[in-house]
Amino acid sequence: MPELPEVETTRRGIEPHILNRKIANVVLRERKLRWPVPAKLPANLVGNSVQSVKRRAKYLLIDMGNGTLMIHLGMSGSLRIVPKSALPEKHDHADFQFDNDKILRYRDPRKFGCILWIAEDLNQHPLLSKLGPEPLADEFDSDYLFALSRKRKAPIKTFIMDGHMVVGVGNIYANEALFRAGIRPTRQAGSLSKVKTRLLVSTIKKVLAEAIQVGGTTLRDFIGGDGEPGYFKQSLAVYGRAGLPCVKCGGILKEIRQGQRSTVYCGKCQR
DNA sequence: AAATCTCCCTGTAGGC
DNA sequence: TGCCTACAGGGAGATT
Repeated sequence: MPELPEVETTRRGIEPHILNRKIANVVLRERKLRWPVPAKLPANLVGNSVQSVKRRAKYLLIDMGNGTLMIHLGMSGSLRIVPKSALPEKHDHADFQFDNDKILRYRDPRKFGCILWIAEDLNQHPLLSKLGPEPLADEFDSDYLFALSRKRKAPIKTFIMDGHMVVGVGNIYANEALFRAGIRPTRQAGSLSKVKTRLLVSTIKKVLAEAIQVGGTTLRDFIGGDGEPGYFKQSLAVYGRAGLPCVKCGGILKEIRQGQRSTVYCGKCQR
């Protein structure tokens, strides 16, 4: 599923194909996503050129000059560049056809993603205005997280997955970062020492940066690729490994549920 | 304010 | 083999 590294990989993959390119046509086959795709979207887009391709949290932000095309991949979405001749398949909900005979094609089987148009100031938009800092930005440091977490009783895993605190830390990377940092996911956020907080912050950054690096490998054959991350799976130490031995101590990994999400951890290595 | 719950959706896996 | 059900999950919005 697309986590922050996959969204960033997607951004880097599509940017060279669409930057400064003019949109010639837009086809919407399914408008019922997380929120309805605006019917006026084609009118906003056709004839305009892509000014920039950015990312905020897991939102892709395509600046069209007269507004911004905002796309979220949900948990099953993908964006790919395909030739104009490529026939749409099941779940290919939207095509953005460019003047170079390439199509930016959106697919999302579970329809948890969204395609929206933002005409006003991006920073004022309700989906973006309350987001925490980017995990890889300097702004996200141990002083910030330590101050924010004081007196907070929520489990640390839930806390770092909350987009108000820091964006882009999904279930997979929250599990992995907490394992690598040796922190039990159920611990109250406010109970972490300054030292542990520093370790957690640096570990989150490291895990995400590593995953983006691996995504970069996928990037090269992005056009022909199937859109699946694949590569980082082999470096997962806990996610999806419940009941299997811990890679550090050999103990059996436990699985619990926190906030409707599965958590896997080592009861011995994570305290 | 903070914490928790609900819901959107379909492919996949497991049971029989 | 095929049908049926449970489940996964990002994250906004509602509820406690």
